[in-house]
Amino acid sequence: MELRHLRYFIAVAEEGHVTRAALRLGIQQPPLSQQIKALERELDVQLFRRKARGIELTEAGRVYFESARAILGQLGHAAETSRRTARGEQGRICIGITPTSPFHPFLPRVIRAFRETYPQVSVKLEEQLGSELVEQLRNDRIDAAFIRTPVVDPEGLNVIRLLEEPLLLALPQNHPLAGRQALRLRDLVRETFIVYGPISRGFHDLTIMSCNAAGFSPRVGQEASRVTSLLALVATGAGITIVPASLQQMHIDGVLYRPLEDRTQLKAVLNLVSRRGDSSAVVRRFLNLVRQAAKNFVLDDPKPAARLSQERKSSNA
Amino acid sequence: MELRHLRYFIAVAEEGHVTRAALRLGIQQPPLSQQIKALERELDVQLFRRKARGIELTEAGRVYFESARAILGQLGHAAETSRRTARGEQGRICIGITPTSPFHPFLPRVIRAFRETYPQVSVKLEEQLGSELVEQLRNDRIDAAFIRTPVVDPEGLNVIRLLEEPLLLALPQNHPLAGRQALRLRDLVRETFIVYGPISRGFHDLTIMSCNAAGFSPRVGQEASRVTSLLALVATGAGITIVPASLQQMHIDGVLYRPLEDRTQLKAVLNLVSRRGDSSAVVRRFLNLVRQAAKNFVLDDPKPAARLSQERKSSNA
DNA sequence: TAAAAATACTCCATAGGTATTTTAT
DNA sequence: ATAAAATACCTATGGAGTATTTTTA
Repeated sequence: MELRHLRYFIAVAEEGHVTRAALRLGIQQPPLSQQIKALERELDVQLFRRKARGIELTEAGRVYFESARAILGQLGHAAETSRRTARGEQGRICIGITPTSPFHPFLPRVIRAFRETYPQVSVKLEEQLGSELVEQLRNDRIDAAFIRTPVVDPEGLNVIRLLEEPLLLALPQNHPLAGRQALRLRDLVRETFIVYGPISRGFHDLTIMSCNAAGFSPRVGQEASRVTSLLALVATGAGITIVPASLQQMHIDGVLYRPLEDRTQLKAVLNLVSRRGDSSAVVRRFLNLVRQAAKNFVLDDPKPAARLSQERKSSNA
Repeated sequence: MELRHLRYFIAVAEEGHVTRAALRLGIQQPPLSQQIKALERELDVQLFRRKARGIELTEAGRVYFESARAILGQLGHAAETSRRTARGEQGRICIGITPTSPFHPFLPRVIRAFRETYPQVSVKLEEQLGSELVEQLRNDRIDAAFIRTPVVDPEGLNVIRLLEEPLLLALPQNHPLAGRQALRLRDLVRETFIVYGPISRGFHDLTIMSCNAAGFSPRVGQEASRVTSLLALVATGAGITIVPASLQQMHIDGVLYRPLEDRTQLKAVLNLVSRRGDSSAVVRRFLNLVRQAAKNFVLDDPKPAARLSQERKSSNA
């Protein structure tokens, strides 16, 4: 059986007249009669009752007619859906984020802009450590990831450096250095540091890297597995730590933030990682949008991502 | 586009390999490649990504694949449903009944048996006066009807005499004739009769027909439009009436039933009326089942209709 | 009898086959 | 270098056209 049979069948059923249906289909009556008959033979069902003036559906024919119309409709719908998917206007995307990423204003903004630009794309977020995200990218479990740390083995991956931000020193309110507005790393040689962990597979904590860059090895007091507990430890006076500037968003009682004024100061970077040669149109659209948004991003601007979407109201997500 | 394209597409998508798919389809690889390409061209969507070893679905292709499989499945299902409809195992039937029909034990039994034999057929009942039912049969609003009165104009209709039952006299408890166990119509010449109405278009009430047959015209007191009000009027002493024996089922306080012992006694008949040449297989099955059930029907048998169904438990519906 | 569907046949468009080339790893 | 898909070209099945017969109200 072929779709031709369905199309012909529908035409004949609707016209109730083989000759008229043939006219409508742009063919002659005899081949149309033949095709209808072939369909009846194949289905082993009498679809029409032949009358002197025209032809009419049997009960079984009526039943088949309803289905046939629905099926042709679905076929058209399937094609349209497929085309939309190819254009990246429909589909799914799973985005990996590291635990500290959401504190940077850029991330919520850009994801919101994407949602608004492609409302038919369902966006899923997956929060994991950077090294985990790289693993998941390779296993096709996620499609893109915002990662702060440099990717250890970028083979087959595409890393785009989106943004960088200064580092801040986080120290307890009652710390001896709390009175000074500007600090340098050298001032911290004798301090106890709290580091963000677990430090795994080539991942170097921001604090350790910064101190190494300043020429000394920090004395590590404790490790914290979550950003909140990291800062909570700082608040209790257990030590100090270095965090990306966007972490200031977390107002934790008893924690002060101070800029680091070293000339060779390290920056915290935000990378966008994706599979090299990912064929998904949705992912391509996402990467383009994020790249553009990063280019236009200004911290002071309250809603830079809004430029890319049709958004009008201003409320903070 | 043709179904061939869908079938080929599904095979290639499932195999992930044009050559293997061609083998499975029993054709050669080049024509298969061509058909796939033709499909992509027609849909204007890239369905596959060509790899060194085989071929794999793009995202848009995956979307289309899901739909294509579903559509082929539905096509098979539609054929099956249509065949079942043709065999009368699936569909709808609307059965007309007169207000007094349900009191005859045969009717609920046979409808129940039909429901159990053809559970996929949905049965609808339409209660109307006999003349209305004939009208509705002609307008295709119902498919069959149980009618007691003879059909006035049976043109184009099929009337089957299913059953007949004796007539009973219904009279008030305190009636002078209440003491006698057996009565003849002649005894009732002076009585006031209540008739079931409205008497319309050639319909003659059972009571009037019976009296006419006995050689006299009954004195008609009141008319009742419902069986219940007919018997209620009898109970109040407004008169007497003649009813089919099955009406005994209605136990109404103050109403007594007495057999009529006239030799030339009329019978109340139950007819099954349908459209002559109705093509519906469901209707054909229904008519056959009812005919058979009527042939086997015995009043004393508690469940004669059960013979026709696979029923086991015995409970009265 | 007349209108419409079915049958008989003929033809050609295109699905499918064969041989070969191109592509991607 | 090799496996597999794409291209080129040819063949032949079957869908569509023309002429005619059969059916049904």
